[in-house]
Amino acid sequence: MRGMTSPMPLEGRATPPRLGRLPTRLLNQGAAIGDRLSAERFGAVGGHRWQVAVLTSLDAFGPGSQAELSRRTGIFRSDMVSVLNTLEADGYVGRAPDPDDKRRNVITLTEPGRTRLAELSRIGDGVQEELLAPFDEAEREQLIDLLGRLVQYHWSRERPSDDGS
Amino acid sequence: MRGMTSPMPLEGRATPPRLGRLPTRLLNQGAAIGDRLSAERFGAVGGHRWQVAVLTSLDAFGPGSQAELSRRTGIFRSDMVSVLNTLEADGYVGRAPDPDDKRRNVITLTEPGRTRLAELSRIGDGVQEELLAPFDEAEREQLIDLLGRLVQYHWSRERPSDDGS
DNA sequence: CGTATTTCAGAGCCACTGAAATTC
DNA sequence: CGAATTTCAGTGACTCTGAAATAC
Repeated sequence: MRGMTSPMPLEGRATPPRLGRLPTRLLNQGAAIGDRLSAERFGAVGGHRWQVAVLTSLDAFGPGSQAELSRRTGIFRSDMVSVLNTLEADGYVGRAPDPDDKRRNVITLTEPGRTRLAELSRIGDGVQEELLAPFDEAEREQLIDLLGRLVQYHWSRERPSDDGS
Repeated sequence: MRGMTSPMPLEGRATPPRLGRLPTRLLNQGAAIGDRLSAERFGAVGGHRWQVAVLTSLDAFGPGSQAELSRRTGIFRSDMVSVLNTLEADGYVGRAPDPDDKRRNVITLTEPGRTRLAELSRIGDGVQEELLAPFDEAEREQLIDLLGRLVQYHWSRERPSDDGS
């Protein structure tokens, strides 16, 4: 129920990046562009980019507790709750107490969820295509590789355990 | 007076990026890492990363109106106000009504401001060094180039005028 | 006991909107 | 008149904290 905004017209896009070569700025600006694209495209079908991550994870790795889904997708445990609230309300996931560990919920992908995943995946691909439109295939992989390594590196320094099993 | 937070320890860094290969996610995660680093390092001397952009712009391109500084740095016009409030209160910039156009303020770099710029620049370099630590020189340039082109491309599509003079 | 899970309420930052007052 | 500048108040997204309730 959160994070599904409407188109969001741009008003005063600011800098002709003469000075904007600082990576931190570029990262923020790039993230904002991706956020805007995702919000528009996913919002158009009442979805959200986080839902793709959750559904994809369920599809790829099978059912899991909410904490495990958090670990798999990078969505914060607290935020996962509301993502799952929406997905459950729409019937895209099942959410049942784990009989083996009553602290947990077991989240499962439903059949409608599988269909929804296909739809959202398509949209996700479109977003990626739009976002990376200025790049050729090699450059896309380069960017993803560099960003992945950046995140990886800093995460492993902060929490020297979860280093991408 | 805004945006100077304290260290900000990380708590539950989430995903071992098995699934986190989506560029929008990576962009957000990378931005968050940069934001955290900047806040820590600049905050330690009571500064903010936006101040470097403004002071650098003044140093490189000379005095300008607030709107022009916005265009040069990419900081939003509304946000520029509070950045300049702080810089002016600390004596790092001058802010006087433009005699030639009474709508404008002319922002100038003061001598203390020049000294401050040197200090903040050093810190900015350190942040960049920490952020890009996992990369060699070629990769750093690659990442900055790719991000720059990404931003450039999308901005020019939204506002087909300000294309980085 | 300490640790893990689910959940909520909320903070902080960033990018951005909308509008008022002023001047061109 | 329309357009630009400064300013403020506020929105929404994202990441993340803190703590309570529960169960291991």
